[in-house]
Amino acid sequence: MEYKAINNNIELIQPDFDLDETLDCGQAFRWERLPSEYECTYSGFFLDRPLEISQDKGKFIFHNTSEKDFLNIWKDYFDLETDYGKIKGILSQDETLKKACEFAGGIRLLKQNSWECLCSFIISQNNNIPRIKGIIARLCDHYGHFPSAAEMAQETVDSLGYLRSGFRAKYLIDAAQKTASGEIELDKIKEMPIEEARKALMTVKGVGPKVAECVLLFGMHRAEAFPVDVWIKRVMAEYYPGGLPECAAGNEGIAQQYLFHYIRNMEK
DNA sequence: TTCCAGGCGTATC
DNA sequence: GATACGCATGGA
Repeated sequence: MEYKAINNNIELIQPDFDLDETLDCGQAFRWERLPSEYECTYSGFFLDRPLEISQDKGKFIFHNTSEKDFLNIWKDYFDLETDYGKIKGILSQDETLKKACEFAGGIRLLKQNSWECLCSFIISQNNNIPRIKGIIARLCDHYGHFPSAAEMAQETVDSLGYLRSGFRAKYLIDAAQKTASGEIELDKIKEMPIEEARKALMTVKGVGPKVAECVLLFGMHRAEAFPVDVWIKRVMAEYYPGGLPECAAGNEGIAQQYLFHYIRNMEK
């Protein structure tokens, strides 16, 4: 990881990283693409810390960011110390995965907050990405930040009406109540053996296999989690009827991200 | 108008 | 344990 502090910014040179692919691929929903003098600029949040970040000719600019925040927060959030080039090299032993890596090789797994991720993927079910973003934006506007489990546990289906989240509101409230009461402990689930962690997450109403897997992958950084949605079902049926190849072992979730992006854009 | 969107709960067999 | 169906909302 090669970076410099210049004026109030951090400038980073980082291979295997692309902002469009990483921030607009359906793993996080609070990043917004801005008009920019650079190749691209996004503004968004991790927890409630704002960031504006730009990409230009292989260089990344973290605007108005101290070296301390960069090292303590953003380095981890963007998973900057994981060697994705090495992972792609291993995955590329498989022909289809090789193509997917070449197509969307700038995706990195964001290390998101588990509670926010749980809410986000409850909202995602039977929904589309623009509407998921809208619901989360209304939620954050309402509170002025992403609400804690304790805050959301006070809500009712009626009080959440402004979200227009439909049948998902009751699931958010159940997740909040179980988290706030300690009935589920996200920090402990994060460390559990994966089968046990899946079961614990699925005790929340509205959390099935797909949402649980997304929370494990995007909110708990479990790279072996493998969310299967309609798109990945298509990939599996077409290329991997017998399951993922051996080279994906331990990195199933990263492979999933490359494959998801690849198949979606191939069929457009 | 009808269909669909990074699914899940419930009923039924 | 497998399969069918309804579900809130809004854009195409």
